[in-house]
Amino acid sequence: MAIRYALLGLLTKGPHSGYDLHSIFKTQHIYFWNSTHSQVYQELNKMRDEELVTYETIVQEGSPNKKLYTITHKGEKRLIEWMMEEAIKPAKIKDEFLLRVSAFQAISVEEAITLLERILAREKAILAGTSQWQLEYYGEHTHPSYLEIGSYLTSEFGKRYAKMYVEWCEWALELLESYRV
Amino acid sequence: MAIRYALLGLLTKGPHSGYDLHSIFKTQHIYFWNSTHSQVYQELNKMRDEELVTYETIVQEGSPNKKLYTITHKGEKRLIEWMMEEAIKPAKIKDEFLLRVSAFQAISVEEAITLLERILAREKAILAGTSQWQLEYYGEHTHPSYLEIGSYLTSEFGKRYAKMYVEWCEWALELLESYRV
DNA sequence: CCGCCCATGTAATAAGTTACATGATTCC
DNA sequence: GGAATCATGTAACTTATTACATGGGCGG
Repeated sequence: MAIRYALLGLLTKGPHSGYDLHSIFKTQHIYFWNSTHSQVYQELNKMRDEELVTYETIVQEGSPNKKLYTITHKGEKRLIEWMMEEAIKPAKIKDEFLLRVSAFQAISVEEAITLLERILAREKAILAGTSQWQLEYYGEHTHPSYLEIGSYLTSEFGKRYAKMYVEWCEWALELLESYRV
Repeated sequence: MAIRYALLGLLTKGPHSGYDLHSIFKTQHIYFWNSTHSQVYQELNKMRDEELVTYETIVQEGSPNKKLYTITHKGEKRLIEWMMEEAIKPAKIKDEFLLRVSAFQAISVEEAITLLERILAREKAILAGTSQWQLEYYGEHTHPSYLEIGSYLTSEFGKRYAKMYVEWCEWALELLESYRV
């Protein structure tokens, strides 16, 4: 039920197609939500039925026609109601890698180190990508317009998350080394 | 399909009941997975059918009887196979609060600050809880036995995650203050 | 006496993923 | 010629959540 608020939130910044919206989840400058294209298209159709969004078909040459979705007044009202709700559910995280880490006692130190090194490389790449993206998008601006405040705050969160992950990996590798032989 | 590996991982540290296993998810010294009791009980039954776990009924007085589950050789083999798989899926995070943050442009600065302050308080409490738990559980030990390595590494991750969250909240509040008036 | 902890389960519903389906364009 | 991008959708399936169900013990 919350996927719709993710979509409505993105639509407050302007009209987007389903493809655009899914791309935002996929290309990850979003660290706090994820989805698949099929879910996005289905939710958009439901929201159109409930009049939370409207769309306009854009005829394109060279690429397929697309539907540009716009949030309605009703949709905006619904979003804000949800944002102001008392209860905020705790984050749900499913991190397969940390799940493997939590069972490291079942494998050898050497195997554990190999796994950690793989993830360290991955997280370093993610950190570099996010920092690069933030720089390109906001430049030296450390004070974006209020319209951008949401994505600015969360992109900084993403950067900090990636940095924390890298530092934790390095710390964990050092600790694991001490169990070797 | 991954919930089973979470359970198998926990069972490598010794026998547990379904209730125990769910409590570990619920009382949060786990920052990388979550589940509900109904899913835990159902998955344990499935794994018993596939002979990945066995159980023994413990008759108790004063409290209801319980089933103590133990991982089988087959279960351990299956877990290790999974741990060593090449592909590691990226983490899936669903954080309702960050979702609200990402739509801050739809509400006023004052309302945004109120929301952030609420979360800052919550995250501070979580950080305090985790640090306290880690201290009680591991004491001054910064080098636990290899059997504990999995939960030690991930509890440290949890602490760092909570710390990062608190620091980000404080940074975000400061930035938001500058948009006031 | 009310609510929480212990302890386990099933049924119904919702949410999310993967596979199936199509098709032009562009880059290597 | 093959893969990736743009663009949308449906069908089948798996996973996850919520509600329903039971019941004794214990503390305030």
